[in-house]
Amino acid sequence: MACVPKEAVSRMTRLIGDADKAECKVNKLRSITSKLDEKDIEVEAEVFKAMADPCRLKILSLLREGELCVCEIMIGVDRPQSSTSHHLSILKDAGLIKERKDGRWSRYRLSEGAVIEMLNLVKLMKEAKV
Amino acid sequence: MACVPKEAVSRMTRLIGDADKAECKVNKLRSITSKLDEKDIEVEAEVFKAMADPCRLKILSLLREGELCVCEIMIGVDRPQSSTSHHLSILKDAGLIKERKDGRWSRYRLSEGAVIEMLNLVKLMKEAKV
DNA sequence: CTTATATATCGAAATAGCTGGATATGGATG
DNA sequence: CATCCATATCCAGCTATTTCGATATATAAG
Repeated sequence: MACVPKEAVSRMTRLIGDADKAECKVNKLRSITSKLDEKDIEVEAEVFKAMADPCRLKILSLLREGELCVCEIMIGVDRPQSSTSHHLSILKDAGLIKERKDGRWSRYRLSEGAVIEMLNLVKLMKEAKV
Repeated sequence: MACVPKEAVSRMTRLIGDADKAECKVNKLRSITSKLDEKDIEVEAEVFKAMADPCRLKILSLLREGELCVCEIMIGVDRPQSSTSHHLSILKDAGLIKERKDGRWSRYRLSEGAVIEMLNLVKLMKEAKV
């Protein structure tokens, strides 16, 4: 078993009394997180980070209507071009949208149904919260 | 119709030629985002923001196993107490987890099935991306 | 080759968020 | 009331992110 800090065990022992059970509990808690791949979690966090901005949520809403180029999007969200382009690259890096080059235009669209499902889910959660 | 900046219309006119169609297109784009409630979007962004941190994703994974108190969680994620407590308050404010006071302990649990569905969805997206 | 246009990238200032030690709060116990 | 312990809050330093003007790149057209 990997290094389980004795400080954690002694704290847990105070909590539940029995030292053996405490160590077992600590090991169980640690095993849950140690099974998680650090890299995977970073990637998942990146997806949520990309969705964690009002302007980017507006962009995703716009793209539900279909494919749009940057200048259409910047008009839709009412932001300067550089800002819009930056947000689009964050959404693209997170895999939420896809880009298609078309002459001097870059046309963007939602990548997968999963994006829409996420937007629907969060709307549900918001309602449950209120 | 609300104030549609003439700069946007002229840019759009350059894009598609016809000035009338351009104004129509600008209005259509604007109407999508103006229908969105600014407050709602903030709340949705807050939920995603809460999920946009590796440590907090680990906490959510821990809580899939059931209700836990702060000191169990801090052992699970291997962070100091103040940090753990801070992350928990962010998750709670976003409505992702619920708190139950029990003597001197605070016990936390996942609020809704929706949280788990979101975690599953993002895992799906990650796989699709690779 | 020059110009115009669409988009991306850079850079710097402002803001927001994370971290962890120190301190405060509040329940439990003697 | 004094003490212990679990948790929350405060604070200061640090890092990451956002913003937008300026500049660079790339494509189309004359």
